[in-house]
Amino acid sequence: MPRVSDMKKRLTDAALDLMWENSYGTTSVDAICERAGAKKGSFYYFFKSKSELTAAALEAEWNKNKVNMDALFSPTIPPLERFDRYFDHVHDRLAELQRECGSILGCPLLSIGSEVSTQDKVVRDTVDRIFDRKIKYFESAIRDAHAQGLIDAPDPQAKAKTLFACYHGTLAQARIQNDLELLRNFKEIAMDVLGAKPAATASS
Amino acid sequence: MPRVSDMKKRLTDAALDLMWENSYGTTSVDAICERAGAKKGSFYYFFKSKSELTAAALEAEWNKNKVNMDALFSPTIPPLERFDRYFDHVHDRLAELQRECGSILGCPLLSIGSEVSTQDKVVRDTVDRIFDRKIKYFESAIRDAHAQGLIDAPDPQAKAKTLFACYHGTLAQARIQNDLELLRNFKEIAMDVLGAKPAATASS
DNA sequence: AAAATAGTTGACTGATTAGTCTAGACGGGT
DNA sequence: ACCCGTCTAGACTAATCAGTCAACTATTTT
Repeated sequence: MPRVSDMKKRLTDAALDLMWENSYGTTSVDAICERAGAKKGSFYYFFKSKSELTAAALEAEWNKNKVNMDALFSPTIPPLERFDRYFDHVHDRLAELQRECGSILGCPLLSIGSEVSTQDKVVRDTVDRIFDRKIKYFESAIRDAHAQGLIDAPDPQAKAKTLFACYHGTLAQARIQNDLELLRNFKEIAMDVLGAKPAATASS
Repeated sequence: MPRVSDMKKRLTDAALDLMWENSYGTTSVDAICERAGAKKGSFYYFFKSKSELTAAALEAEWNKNKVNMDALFSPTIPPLERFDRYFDHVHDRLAELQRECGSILGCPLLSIGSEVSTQDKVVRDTVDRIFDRKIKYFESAIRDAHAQGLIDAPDPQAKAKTLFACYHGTLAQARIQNDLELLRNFKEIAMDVLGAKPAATASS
């Protein structure tokens, strides 16, 4: 089996970058090809449509992130501290991207998902699936925190959904207002939403 | 001064409908004109660009909504009940739109704002301004609830921002998953986020 | 070295895009 | 009745869009 190429990865990387910074709609196949150093033919050799490329790009991004998520939400870390570290990590990444492109980009799953959900089933389902996986990290951290008496959360799944919505709402707002400050204190907001006793993170 | 026309309103109505159901990017000026029963010339007589039309459409939508908001958040209503009624109202409206178009549409400000924010300053600033106005309703209801001892919210502005983010996150998720169910119980989630004592709404 | 597989090239199509422009229609004030 | 400002008509441009295709190159297996 001859000839191996990294073009598929270059295309998904380019697509995610452009769509995250701008939007699905304004990111043309031509622009993706240009950034990836590919020609049209290569694009359609690997993907049968822009929509399928997008789904692949989101899955690829998830697979990169999963490694970090597994480390950040490791059961070896005290449960509420997992959130602290995660929110810090996202904050720092968005700050870094801001230096590169001048904007707070928020969560690509939410931006892209919200943009295409009524029109593109392939992308929508992909976003949906990844959200499901992400929320599981929240859920098990909340369950652990509850078991340790750090918070009162008899229904960890419901709490996880609430915190997840709150966080993504904040990320969306940060993107719209181009304001990182909204994310700087999210740790405290999260603890408030979770009903954590003050200093529960540090003391337990 | 001859000839008065309702075309401006018809154009903003058409634009908001199409962009809310689909997206900013996939809503063409041609499509807006067709739905409004206008020709290109009329469009560019009233608006100098698609971007300006969008800003005008969002402002017009806000002005329609403001009347409802003022009623729903009237100081004559017990503060936590204001939220109950508001969330019910939005739920019912989205359910009605779902019957018409088959999708849960979420909040147009968030969808459109998130889509264009990095590229279109005019629309972005408009969304930003309207968010600011909307959040004031939350803030004063929270302040009143705190004053009446229904919740503990020493910083009403911060609490309002948190609840606002949580609600918009949920609306975005409902759009992406096309699931109204997420919004059905939002009243309870809101009371949880606000830290209201159970049945505080009914009993006080 | 030949064959088979994997990937690349770029010109091409036809549809659609935002926006422009000129000519004219409408209707109220005089 | 006529004027003039408000509004409408619709053809037009030039760019861009997603997607197609047949010819081509590079690499590994046999």
